[in-house]
Amino acid sequence: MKRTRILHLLQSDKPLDNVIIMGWVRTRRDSRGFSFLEINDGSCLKNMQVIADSSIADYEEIKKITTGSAVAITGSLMESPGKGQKWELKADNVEILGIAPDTFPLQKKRHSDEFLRTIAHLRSRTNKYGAVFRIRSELSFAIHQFFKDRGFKYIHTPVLTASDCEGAGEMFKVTALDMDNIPKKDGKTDFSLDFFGAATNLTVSGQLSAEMFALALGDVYTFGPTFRAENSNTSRHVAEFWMVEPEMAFSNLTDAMDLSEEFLKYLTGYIIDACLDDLELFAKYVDKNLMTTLEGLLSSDFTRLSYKDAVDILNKSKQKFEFEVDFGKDLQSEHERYLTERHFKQPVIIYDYPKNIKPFYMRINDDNKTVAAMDVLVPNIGEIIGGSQREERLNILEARMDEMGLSKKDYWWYIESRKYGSAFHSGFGMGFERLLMFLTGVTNIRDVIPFPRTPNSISF
RNA sequence: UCCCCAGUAGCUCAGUUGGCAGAGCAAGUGGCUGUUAACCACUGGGUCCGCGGUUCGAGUCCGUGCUGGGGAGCCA
Repeated sequence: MKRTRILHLLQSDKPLDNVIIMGWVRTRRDSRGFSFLEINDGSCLKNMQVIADSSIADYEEIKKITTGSAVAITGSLMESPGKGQKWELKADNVEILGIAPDTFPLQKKRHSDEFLRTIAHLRSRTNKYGAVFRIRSELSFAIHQFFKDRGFKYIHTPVLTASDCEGAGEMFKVTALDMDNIPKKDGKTDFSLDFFGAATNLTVSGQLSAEMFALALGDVYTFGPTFRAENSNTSRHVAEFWMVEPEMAFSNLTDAMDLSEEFLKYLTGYIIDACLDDLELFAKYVDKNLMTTLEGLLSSDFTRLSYKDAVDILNKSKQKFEFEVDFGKDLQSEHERYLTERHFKQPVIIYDYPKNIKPFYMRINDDNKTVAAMDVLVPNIGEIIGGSQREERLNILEARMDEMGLSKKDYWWYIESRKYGSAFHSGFGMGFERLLMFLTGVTNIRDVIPFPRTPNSISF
């Protein structure tokens, strides 16, 4: 007999005989003569209440069942005479699949997120983390749905790359060399003897590859893991994270801003529809303002303003900042959060940043001082999306690379895309975990990724 | 990497001026005829993060290391 998921049973509109559920015991409550078991199988937030009467076989064994144990229960789905649940399962048979000894670290009480991080292999069995990872799964699907509906093609860009300066952060080195016996040439590691015959790293972005495919398939996106070896110790950074990067041919900066706004609204609306039960947990226990924030995003037109106007607003704000606001310097976290959380109180898109603080591939504006870049800022998180129109003019791109000291030889293939049939195009990158933080109100990025990788931490 | 804070029972934490190691929850045992993180009673449970120092005496003070958290930078 096949198990029925608890999600399915709780949606039943009539009693059912002879069903079987399999899951993990959250708690057991006994009275003389019977026991209540709360079973969770991960299919939804809610538990199935099971009532086991002392008349059933092996009742003495049932009284030994502990929190965390895996069980299979056969019985009848009946309307519950008690308060708090519509349905309960009256057990005919209870089989212990795997007992959890009293060393099981999850208790029938709230644990701190810090403690749960030390048992990341078990924390997904809690209500909160179960909810996080169900939402994470739905959100992944929603991303594909959004792009598929709009004719975008999904591109699997490589994780291994030979380019050593894609412009974003320190990179993890990948090698097949014997680390105890590294071949040297002129005092340096001789990568010509390594697997690829060249120094190799984990990717920090799929963008440059995605651009090649945008200039072939039109509208494309990537969605995959990304790696940064930065020694960042904050609640917003991990060394391995997932990023979504759409790239559109025949598209300018305004098109990219339009898409980013439509994208965030679609995903937020999707999760509110598809994950309401799980979201309610976060609205109740994690962030009391969560639904207001999410509905605020859905109902507002994102404020769009140039970097210059943003600097003006900050200067006129009379707000004391730790770092001064100065045209030509990048905005600090405190500045971004002031704009989105206090001044506008809604998502904000800032565009046309000074070219000296942005990477080589962003398109130079006619003023020759700024680039067609944009950042989307949301309350509680700050920057969630960064993007730009790409520099499609060969001579200007090459001059910019020279100016910034980049090797045109290493990027020969990227440059060739501007030599043959170049076309204006744009795109952006969105941190998948940062969106999950926004949608759930979870304040530490380590709590929205199954097994977080951070400096000095690679357990699990 | 920098600044700040913390580390005491399985978990969350208290521990006064340097003077016998504590509570709640969890666990174990027993009780209870419909419970909702059930309830009631009893019981067991400690490398006070490690190392060094000051002191008659250190959980407490000093130095140092490690781990965790908050903030900053970098960014998504």
